Amino acid sequence: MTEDRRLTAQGQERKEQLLDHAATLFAERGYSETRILDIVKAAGVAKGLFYWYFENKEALFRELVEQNRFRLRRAQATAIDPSAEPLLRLRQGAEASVRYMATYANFFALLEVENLEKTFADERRKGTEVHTADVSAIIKDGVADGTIRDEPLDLLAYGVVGTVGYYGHFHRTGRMPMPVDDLAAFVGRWVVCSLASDEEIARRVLAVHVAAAPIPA
Amino acid sequence: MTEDRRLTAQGQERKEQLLDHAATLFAERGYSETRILDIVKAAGVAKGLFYWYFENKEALFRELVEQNRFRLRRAQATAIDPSAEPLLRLRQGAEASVRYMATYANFFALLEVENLEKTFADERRKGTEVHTADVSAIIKDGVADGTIRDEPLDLLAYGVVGTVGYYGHFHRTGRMPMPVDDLAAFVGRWVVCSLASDEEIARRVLAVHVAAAPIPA
DNA sequence: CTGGTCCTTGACCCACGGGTCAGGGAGGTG
DNA sequence: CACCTCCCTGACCCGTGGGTCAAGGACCAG
Repeated sequence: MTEDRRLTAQGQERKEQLLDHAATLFAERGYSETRILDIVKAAGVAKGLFYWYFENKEALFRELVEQNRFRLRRAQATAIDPSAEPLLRLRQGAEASVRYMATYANFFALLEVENLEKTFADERRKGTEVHTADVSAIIKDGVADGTIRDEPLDLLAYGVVGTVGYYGHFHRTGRMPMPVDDLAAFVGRWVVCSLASDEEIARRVLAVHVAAAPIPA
Repeated sequence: MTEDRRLTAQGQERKEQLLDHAATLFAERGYSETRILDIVKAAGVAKGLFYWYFENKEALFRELVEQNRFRLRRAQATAIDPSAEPLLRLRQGAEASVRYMATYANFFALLEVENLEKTFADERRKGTEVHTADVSAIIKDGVADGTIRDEPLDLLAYGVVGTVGYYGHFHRTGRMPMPVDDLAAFVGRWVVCSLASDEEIARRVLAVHVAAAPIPA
């Protein structure tokens, strides 16, 4: 598979199967511990077929990552009420992210894998930067209207992105035996407390009830 | 190398050399991308010698990780003033951790690598748990005397550990072009704001000047 | 000088897993 | 029916890199 292939419906489906099985295996035993043979066996096809759909294992991995990031961003967008105040929007986004990450834990276990292969570093960075930029824009509004602590913009943004990321990580690795919604709510509170410029504002934002938006497929 | 060897001073030194070069290479190109041959070449010795000191690559990796964790814990301990109030101790610990992680960035890039190999997962977990337990004990004091928000203990603890880790990560991967001390100070503020039960307490703790303790070798 | 432990070498072995390929079926279109 | 594209197979090739080993040097104690 050098150039783009024209896939029939059957082909598309087969490709998805391979992606899914690969994701599961990666999550189970790690990227470099997963053989192409394992993937095709899991999907019940012959090894040669893998190369019909992907150039190699790395290419498959990249597709998986991209697919995943796209979905997360969409989940965030639908969870955020654009007319709410900045801090509340951040809370909504953070809670949605935690829920999403729990739902697609496999994919995110995968993202952590990226760190290993230095080849993937740039791409990963780009992904995080998109997310950080989203957050940063909201924070900017909050700093402007005085509801968010006056600190360097990107430091705060990384803080939010990081918080969501590591709680997702800890939950995913089984260190938080609690319902996802509880965790999401906690992370929302944490973010609000970290950013609010005073407790009055924090209390106001926390008083709002945030509905758990369904995770889109 | 099956059992423990008795090493002469020369042997000890050679082993350290191998560990150091391995750490550098791992950080540069990742764990599974680093060949044993690369390591011995970097150290200027023959391949067979590797197996005199280590059972295999994984064993070397484990030693590296352990060494590193031990040092971090010591750095934290020396930075914390045992007579200070809980929230301040946490701030001191967090700042020391950030500074330590920046100093030994190579080692920590390495720790992230661990995620990949599922074999390492348990060990990593154990390490994080030690750190979390340390933090947790301090937080408990703070919740008891009312200076820290009343939330589940371990959730708060993971929050602190995670925050330090993420900022360390972002700094290490070059996304924060600023002096380490500034970053450390920011993280200290972030942690305090996240945990303090009200702004009065936060202000009090933030008013204290925290000296940048030297990083022990 | 002798014997012993510790250290070092580099050629060698070989399993493993990536990537290839010739060939064959399946299904639609003229 | 013929024909073409898409899909699928599994044996095969081969580089890579982990791990071994027989042999030898360095250094010290007795």
